[in-house]
Amino acid sequence: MADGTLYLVDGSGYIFRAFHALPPMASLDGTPVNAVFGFTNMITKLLADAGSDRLAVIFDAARVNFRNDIYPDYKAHRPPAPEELVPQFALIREATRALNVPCIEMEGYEADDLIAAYAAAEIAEGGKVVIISSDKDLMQLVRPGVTMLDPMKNRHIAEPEVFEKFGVTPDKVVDVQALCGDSVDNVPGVPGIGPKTAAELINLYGSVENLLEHLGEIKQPKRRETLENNRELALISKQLVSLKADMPLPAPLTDFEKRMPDTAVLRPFLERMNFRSLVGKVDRGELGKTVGGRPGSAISAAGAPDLFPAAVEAPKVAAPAIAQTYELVTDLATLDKWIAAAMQAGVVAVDTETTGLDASAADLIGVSMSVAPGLACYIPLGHRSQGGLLAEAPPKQIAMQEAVDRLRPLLADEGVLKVGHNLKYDMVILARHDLTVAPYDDTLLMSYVLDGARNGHGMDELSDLHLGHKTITYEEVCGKGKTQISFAEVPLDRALAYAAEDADVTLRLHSLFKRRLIEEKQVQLYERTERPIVSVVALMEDTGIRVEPDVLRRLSHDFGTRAVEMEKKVHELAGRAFNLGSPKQLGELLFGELGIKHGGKTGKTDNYSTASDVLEPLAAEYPIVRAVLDWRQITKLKSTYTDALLTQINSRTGRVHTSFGLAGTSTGRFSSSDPNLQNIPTRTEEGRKIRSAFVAPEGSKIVSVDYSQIELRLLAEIADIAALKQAFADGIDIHALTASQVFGVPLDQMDKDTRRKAKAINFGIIYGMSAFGLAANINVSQSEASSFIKAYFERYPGIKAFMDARKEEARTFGYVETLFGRRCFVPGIADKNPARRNFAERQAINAPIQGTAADIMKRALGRMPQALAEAKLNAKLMVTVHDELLFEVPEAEIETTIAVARRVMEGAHDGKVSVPLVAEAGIGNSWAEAH
DNA sequence: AACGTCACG
DNA sequence: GACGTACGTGACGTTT
Repeated sequence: MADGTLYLVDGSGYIFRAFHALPPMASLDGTPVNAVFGFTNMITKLLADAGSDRLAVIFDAARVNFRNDIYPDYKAHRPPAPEELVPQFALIREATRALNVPCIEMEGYEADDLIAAYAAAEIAEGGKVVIISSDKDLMQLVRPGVTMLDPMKNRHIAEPEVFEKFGVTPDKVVDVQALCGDSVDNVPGVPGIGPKTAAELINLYGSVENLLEHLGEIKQPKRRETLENNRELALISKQLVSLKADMPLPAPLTDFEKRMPDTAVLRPFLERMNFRSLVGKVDRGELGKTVGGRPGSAISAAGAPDLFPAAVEAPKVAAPAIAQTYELVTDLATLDKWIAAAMQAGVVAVDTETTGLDASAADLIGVSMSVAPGLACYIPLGHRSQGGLLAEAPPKQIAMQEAVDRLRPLLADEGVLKVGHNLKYDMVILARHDLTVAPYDDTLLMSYVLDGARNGHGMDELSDLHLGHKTITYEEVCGKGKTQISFAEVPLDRALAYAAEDADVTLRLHSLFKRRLIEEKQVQLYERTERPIVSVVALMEDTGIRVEPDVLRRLSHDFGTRAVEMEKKVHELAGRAFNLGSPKQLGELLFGELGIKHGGKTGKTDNYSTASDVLEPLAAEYPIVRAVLDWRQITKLKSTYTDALLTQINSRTGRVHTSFGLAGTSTGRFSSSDPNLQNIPTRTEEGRKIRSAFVAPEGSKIVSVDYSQIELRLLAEIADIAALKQAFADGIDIHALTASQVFGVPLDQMDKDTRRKAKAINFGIIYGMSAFGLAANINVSQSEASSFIKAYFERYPGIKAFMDARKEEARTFGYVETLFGRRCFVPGIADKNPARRNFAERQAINAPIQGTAADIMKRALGRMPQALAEAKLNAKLMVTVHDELLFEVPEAEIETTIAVARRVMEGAHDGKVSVPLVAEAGIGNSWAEAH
């Protein structure tokens, strides 16, 4: 059968070596690709080499395999792959497919095992094998007909080279390795026996087993004793290092005939990777061929039957209507087929269906997956029978646990990119089934990075907008209002149509957005700032924060009785009863009946304004106004906080789980809802009592770490104001400095009120203030405010230049950019209406500052879990409030946690900010104490 | 659903 | 000189 040498490439081994050996390189979008380049180059040479007739690349399918069953710590000390390497795992598989080379991997086996199996099969056929690898673990395979080739040094490895390395012939390599162990793979070996001694012993006794039988003959007493005491370890080690060649071959040897890559597939890939020399080769006809070699053929070579021959070519046809091939998965064989298809595709869109919108309370009902455009499946897992009392039998579906166990390796496979739309939600759901998702892309965040506030990012909207396809809506499937049913009650055919379509659309959007991110130079922002936070925030939401219901109940009661008293008092002072909660009635009473001079009317309804900034100046003179404001404060606290939070405590966890909005704001900030934990009171004494209900469990404390004046620091940086930058570098009180500059008061004679006004000016600058606004804020005349602003601009002329530049930027591009390249769209910047235009201009001034602060917080957040894990800390992230992170920390770890958190936060700008960023920490039993 | 108000950074 | 008056959020109660 064999008609020439078989080349087996150790893809997994190669990628690590190439990564460390080659200088950094980047693709068009900035993704590191040095290992991908080395790989592509090497395969290219093999394809050109007339001596190689058959070729396959073999990868590790997952980290955990049968060796972990024998010895749980196997490869346990492996550090996580470097950040620059991670994206290259998927790309190297993409490269293999683009090169039209069979790509082999198999769940539960390492690449080395598969190589051993194929080498054995080929030798049995009488053929010859060259293993492209320098991995010493593969040297045991060297024998007549099997050699190795070190791809980096271009050095052949045959029996003499193996003997040089191990001091034994290849057939005894496993015995030597078993004795001396391997610190890299965490193979224990026998303590105190190194490579030299091991070789000596094995050359004497032939094998580990024979050595153990003849321990009595060992002369050195110490050596004899350790061998005696570590018999088991030696035998286990031998099992660990012995390659397992007896699995069924995922693809027959005959599939490995060398084929030339299709230039229509290869060239775009090389272009994207920015491998110009190779593109040149293609163009000169030295690489690939333009006809035949259909791109999907690698899929069939990888072992599974060619599942969907038509669909693989579907994307080439630009049909406006979406062809849909959707399959319901109700048995394990079909599920396995789809999992295999996902593995081979290297990218799969995933979507979960649940009982509700609140991820912390919803249950999993089903999972949909899409592996190619138009090709998707739905796996029902928690569907119930229909028809209420006269229920039929529940529909046939795979048992939850079985499906979950099948999906686990796929979702965790580092070579398969999982794509979701709002994956944070799915991650929270899946986490409760012990499922982790990595690596991943999120089309919600891709869309957000690309289009910000220009459009919404719901899937229905995006499908219509970008694909011209109207999706089935949730309402169409489940109904709405009172008659709405749970997804668990949806008939399976309807569920399939809806759920599979969601996965399908997600995958299509993904390829579209991926291209746009590259073209619009937003890849860095997406990959470094946005994408990493998805799993972190999912974990935060899942963690939640403990809230003490008794504290809230006490406060609710207290606020309630006081509100009743205050309302009574207001009614007495008014001389009649009315609805105090109605601004309309209140305004008519105060400014109509009682004749108090009013501050102004509200915008649309032409009512008197009763807002607190209108009422506050009147409170000293009119007791009723004071009473109204007091009542307002107390009822606000009760209805919005103490009452509402009580209903939000999750009965399963006893904690409150907010939902963070990752793609809603115009500046890049998060939002928080259901409940909003970003506006828990802190400014007043009464309000702060609510924070005392947020507590840490016994043995832990709440730690709050927040950025000190980050927006002012970023203003100094972005507007490049030397004096302000210097002040921050020197640690000078920035508000006092502004006071001395604007009001001429020397720093050492600063009084509190002057400083307070200066602080308002500093904040006003960030918001693009007017003299009117400043005057209202610090209670001075408009002309005084005007002169303060004038003085400020004279002292810091760069500020004015910065503001003008941002307005100009917004007019030219329609958006302003943060330091990290986030685009904040500013609608209305060219509006004819000056009010709307002025508003847009203020947004243009504020957005780069607020947005850059948000970028920095996101980067800190994205790195925090790993930083904590590396320091072996158990602190849990719970909440982020724009410039603050809240942790729950075991008491013994508080100091170290604070040090790590501060280091990560202060360094999150990655050198992009020259002004020092400072993070400060507070500790307490409750959020009130920690803040 | 829109509005006014008010809690936070 | 017009226009309205400090940026970004979410939740509640009232009114339409």
